[in-house]
Amino acid sequence: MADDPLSITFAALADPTRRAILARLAEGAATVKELSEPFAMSGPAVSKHLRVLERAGLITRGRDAQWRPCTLDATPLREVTEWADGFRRFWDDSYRRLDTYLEHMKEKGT
Amino acid sequence: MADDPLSITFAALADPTRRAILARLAEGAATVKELSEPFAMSGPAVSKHLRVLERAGLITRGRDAQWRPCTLDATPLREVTEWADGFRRFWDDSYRRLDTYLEHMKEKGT
DNA sequence: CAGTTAGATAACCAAGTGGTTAGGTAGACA
DNA sequence: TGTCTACCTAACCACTTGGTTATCTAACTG
Repeated sequence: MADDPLSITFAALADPTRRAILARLAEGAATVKELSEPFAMSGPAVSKHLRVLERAGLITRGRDAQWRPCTLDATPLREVTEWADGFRRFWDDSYRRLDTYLEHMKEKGT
Repeated sequence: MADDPLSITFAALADPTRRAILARLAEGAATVKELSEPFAMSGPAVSKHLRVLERAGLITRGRDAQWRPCTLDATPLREVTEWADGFRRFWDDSYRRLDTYLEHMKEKGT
């Protein structure tokens, strides 16, 4: 996998388990055990997913006795939306209309 | 890799070469040759990237004699922004303020 | 016809992914 | 002390990914 930040973020999001974990963390911090519960997979498997999310900067892990609470850090998602927004004119009708309007103005200006 | 649409889209975007191809196609359709030029990699490698993008529904491929022009189809990107928008309150200050305001109102209501 | 160009396919390789089981560590508690 | 809980690491597996070279088809061009 490519190692630039945006690629790492996209790769981390390319898994429904990891997206579900982020959705859960949007409601507040949780322990690894709590995050594992909804999934029919072993602890180490969840642990690996958490490491991927941590490497992408999407979560941070603290320490509280034998628990390792995970917290959401959504700032990489801002980069994701900013990147995708560069293509908004290809699907958003209002942007598309603005686009043709600007094109029209440019033609008149020449 | 997971085979749900959103995962396929995210996985397709998790590569700088493929994102660069999409950026190029935002300026208009292009042949495989034209798309290959900026990259120091073989034709088959680009061909594979295009297949990934096609599978994700991000491009469509036509036919014109011996050329196979690629066209951008950004609609999967709308799903991406819509998903990420669910987390906007974690990074957007104005949303964060609205959030605390609503929380405040809810408390008063109880 | 032969030759060239655009592009896809096949076979291969090294590295990564997503899962497993087994075993280890750190803290709470009797 | 011993035991339980929470979590991690290590080793392994099947499969995928991103690249290569070699080979093939399809269409234009002389």
